[in-house]
Amino acid sequence: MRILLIEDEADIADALARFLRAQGHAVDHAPDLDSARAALDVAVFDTILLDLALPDGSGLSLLRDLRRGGNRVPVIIATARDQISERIAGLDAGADDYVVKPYDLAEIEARLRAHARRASGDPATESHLGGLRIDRAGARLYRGEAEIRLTSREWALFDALLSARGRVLSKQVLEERLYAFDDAIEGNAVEVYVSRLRGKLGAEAIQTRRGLGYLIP
Amino acid sequence: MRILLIEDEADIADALARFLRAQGHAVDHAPDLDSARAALDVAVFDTILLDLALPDGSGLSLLRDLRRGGNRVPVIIATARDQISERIAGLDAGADDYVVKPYDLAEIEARLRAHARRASGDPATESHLGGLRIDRAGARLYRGEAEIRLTSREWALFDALLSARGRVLSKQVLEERLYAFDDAIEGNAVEVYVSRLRGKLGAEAIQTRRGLGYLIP
DNA sequence: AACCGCCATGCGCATTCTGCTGATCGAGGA
DNA sequence: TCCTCGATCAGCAGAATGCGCATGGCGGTT
Repeated sequence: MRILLIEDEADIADALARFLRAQGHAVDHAPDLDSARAALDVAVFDTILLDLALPDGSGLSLLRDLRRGGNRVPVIIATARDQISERIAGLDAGADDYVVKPYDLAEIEARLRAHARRASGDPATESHLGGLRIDRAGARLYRGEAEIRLTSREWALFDALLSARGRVLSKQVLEERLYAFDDAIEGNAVEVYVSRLRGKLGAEAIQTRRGLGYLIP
Repeated sequence: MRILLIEDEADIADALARFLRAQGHAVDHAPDLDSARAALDVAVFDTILLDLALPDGSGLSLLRDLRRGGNRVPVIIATARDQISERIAGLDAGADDYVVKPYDLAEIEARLRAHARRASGDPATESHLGGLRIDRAGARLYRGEAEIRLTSREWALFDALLSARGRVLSKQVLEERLYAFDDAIEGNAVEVYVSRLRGKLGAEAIQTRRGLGYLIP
């Protein structure tokens, strides 16, 4: 997943970004509203993690602008434990969920997955693909009883393709999904991971559309 | 994408239209409200670029009319850098986004992309053509249950014709659309691909206008 | 009616390009 | 330290493309 993390405190942002990247997500970090808007202009995110107290204003205004513009990306706001009124205002403004600070990393991860799943229109925790059983919430994958282990990049790619199941995703889109701005990528990384995934899942799991992209049928 | 550009200053409109066409979009230009309404009556656009200061009134009234009529096409308004109040009025009237003049071409392209992608995240992206079902976002095409596979050139041609549906595109325009400037092309490549497409889609899918070009009716 | 230009379509071939995969190297975590 | 993962390269195979050539149809013009 590609995540926009809007959080002004550098220490917290760093820790959170590192954690999320370790889970295989692509994280862009914006320390204030301005850079957040800039990032939103040029890229599409799967989820936004929004701290409300920012140096140049409240994250609420950003959220309202997003929703007014018809943007339905899942937004999770972060509030202090005692700011119940802010929390309600956030939900009113169109947030999907909230977490209380200090962040509980595992909780954030769980909520991210839940929202991504909802956004992709697949409420079920388990789905199937050929002989595979997919537990997207738990990020696990089985063939029969045996678990197939994916590395985080492999999972990220698989997840991206799954959330657009039946549609062709171009290499460029996949790249943008897997990598944030800063860690620019070159070469045929996507191809390589497709190849590795096929090695683990079976060649038929991912189809190639020459010149167009890849899809999971 | 098919874009309606509403802008009265001829120089600016020309430059913008040229730029957008070079990006592979179909651009219709309207210099005033009257012709804009006329264009909107006869065609469906994917995006509208709207300058607010027009000779025969403010673009805001057009925008309001559109929204009142239930039209949800993405509208990007252009405002001068200091007209913050206008900007807000525009967003209130139902605009999706704004850009400040003078235009920054790269920024416009980025916003167009963002809106296009957002729209393509919408599952209701299917359209129909005769007995064909077209998933433009997913780059797939069906006749009934069976998928019709197009190669990337075929798809590019089809997509170009679709985005100007109902209008005739000359061979030259199509050539420019299919091929980057660098690899100039000669011969009857467009004719050949039209022929191949007809083979896959059915002969009636693409009409010939002798001496003028092709269109999808 | 005859002509001429434009277009359609088929076949075949050479070339280009895309995608696949095994291998290697370095970095960072366990 | 060792080991896993990620990034990148290079070579190969096969698909897609471009294009020549040829035939035949259609339309408008003279």
